[in-house]
Amino acid sequence: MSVPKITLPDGALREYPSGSRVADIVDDLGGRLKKEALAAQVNGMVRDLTHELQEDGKVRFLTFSDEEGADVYRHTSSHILALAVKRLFPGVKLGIGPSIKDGFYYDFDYEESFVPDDLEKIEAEMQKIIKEDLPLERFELERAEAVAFFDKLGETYKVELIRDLPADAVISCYRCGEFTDLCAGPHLPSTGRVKAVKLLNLAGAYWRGSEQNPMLQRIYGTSFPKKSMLEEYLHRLEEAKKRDHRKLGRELDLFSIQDEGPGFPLLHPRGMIVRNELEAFWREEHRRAGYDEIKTPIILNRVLWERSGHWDHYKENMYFTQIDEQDFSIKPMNCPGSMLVFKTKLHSYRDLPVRMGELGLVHRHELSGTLHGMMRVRAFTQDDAHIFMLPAQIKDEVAAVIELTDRIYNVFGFDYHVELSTRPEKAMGSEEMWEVATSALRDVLEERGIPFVINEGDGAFYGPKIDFHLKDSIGRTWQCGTIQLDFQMPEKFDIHYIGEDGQKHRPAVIHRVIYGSIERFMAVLIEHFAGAFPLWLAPQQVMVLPITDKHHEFAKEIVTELAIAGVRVEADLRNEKVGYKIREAQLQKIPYMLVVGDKEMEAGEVAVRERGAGDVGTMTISDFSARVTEEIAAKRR
RNA sequence: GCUCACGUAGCUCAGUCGGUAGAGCACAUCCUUGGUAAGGAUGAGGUCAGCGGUUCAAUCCCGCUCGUGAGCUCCA
Repeated sequence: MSVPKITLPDGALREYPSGSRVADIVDDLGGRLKKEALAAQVNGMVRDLTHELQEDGKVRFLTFSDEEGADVYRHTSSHILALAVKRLFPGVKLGIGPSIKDGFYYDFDYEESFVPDDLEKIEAEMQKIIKEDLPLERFELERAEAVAFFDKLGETYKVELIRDLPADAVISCYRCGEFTDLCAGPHLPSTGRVKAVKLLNLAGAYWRGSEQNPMLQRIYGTSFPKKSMLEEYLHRLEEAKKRDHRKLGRELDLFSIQDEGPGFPLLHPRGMIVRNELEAFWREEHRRAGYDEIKTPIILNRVLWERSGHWDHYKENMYFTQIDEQDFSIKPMNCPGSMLVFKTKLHSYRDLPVRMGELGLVHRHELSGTLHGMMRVRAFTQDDAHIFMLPAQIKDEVAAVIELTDRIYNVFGFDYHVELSTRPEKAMGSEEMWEVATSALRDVLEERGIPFVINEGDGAFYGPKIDFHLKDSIGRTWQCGTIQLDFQMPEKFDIHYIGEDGQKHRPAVIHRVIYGSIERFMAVLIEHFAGAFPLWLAPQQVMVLPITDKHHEFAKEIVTELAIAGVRVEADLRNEKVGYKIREAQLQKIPYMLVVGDKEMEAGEVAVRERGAGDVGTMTISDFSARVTEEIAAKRR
């Protein structure tokens, strides 16, 4: 963190210790700097320090290392973008232009569509504006003045925004060259401060995010105070592109998605191995945690879905079919099936909790535009489980699920954070029920000291939930696990247990997943590991590479021996040089390559090459076999 | 679903200002028997996403359909 050193107009130099909060600096300087002092010298290392005069005459300092500071660069860049577009495309109307994570955008309403070539022109114009070093000047208007001002400019969207502001709001504007925008600020003092800016892409976006509204054209870009930072960011984008699971899925022959089945992935033999390993691991962990496993039908009668409430709340996402002139639906969720299994017998309070797991294949009609490789599909397998329990067991069970989830994520090396989602608008059940369920989840998190953020209104229609967001190896987050308290299904299906008093009672139900969907989790893993799966997950673990065909028999013996030990191994017997075979095995990200020639054959050894480390020397076949099987058993890279 | 862009060999892409197409990799055959990231030769492989329209002629122009990609959440 930089140390701001600021020269005041009277010549005094002030320093602030490393890690100073912007707010503290503002407090300390507040009132001592007048408007003219905006020219205050900023010393040395904090070249990107910027400042702005607040309504109360105080000065606010921002550095790029602050989240706020990053926003300011982007926000100013978005104004530069708007000015550039206005210069090049007179008559364009403006939507909004905020800074966002890693960049900024601006929405435009223009009769013609922008094309990628336009982006280059616009970017060139932006560079000109940066060179011009135009100051950004803040001024305030009365509401009526502001409406008149933007109305005269024909900026109907801006007028709409002003009309929606609270009556007592301060309406501030920023002037930048010939362009004035409605804006709360803050901004850099002038356009020249933006050192690196790049437009990234072009897309449509509804005005105010609603399908009812017109579609505007949105231009995305990003900006940084230094060129090197921009390059680093672009490099990160490249890296993400390289590990795109759609690309790796094809290159590693894991899966495909074909025109004949949009949103319905086909798993190839190699992908199936990964999936089977994930399922085997899941079963192992769940058996240990006291779960039973069930399997319920994919197609069930309409009556069931009416009863579960899906017919009313989820119909637009469901697929339907008819059997013997009766309506059936393809399950979009596994809960109703689990309820049916639970109901097949009478449960004593002594038997609770009952934990029923199901790797359940569900189908959902997702909008075509939302499909994305295996991340977002129309048919996927949830690693589901329903836990039926006494109300008094809720907290312990939620805690146990959190623990299990933590254990499983750790095996893949994922960090994660937790979010708590509350009652959505379209919800079943009373407010009190929701309150009880929500506070149960919150209490467990708080008691266990697990930090969480609250997602207001983002719960499922049948209950609140805890979501787990995984952070992958390049810092992106993916929502995978979820724990949902469901007070609706037990009611709908009238399920019960017999209590100590011999009477029927309603059990509470937890509905949870850990991988989320196996398809999606695989996609996340592919990107997380960039295709280089840890040994236990690798579709092929070992490739034996004979140098000439004299060594083929020996290679086959090695394959047999390792295969018997349970290793996934093949030999590359093609008529190619060993360098070529190594290249291919390396590109396939096979963890171990065993090169065998005359020397090895005589000694009964193998020359081991590791995917990451290269040649690591020779060892006997049995030593290698022991090493690999141990490593697989350890399940950690 | 909506907006824009895109769809040429298994993959990555070139090309045709309208006269039915080409490279590299992969694949097949042969030569080569080579020690840690690409040995050589030859060959096969495409209804240029599908359907319609314009035209003497469409992979190319136009329309529709299907599919793919980016985005549609971050509120002046």
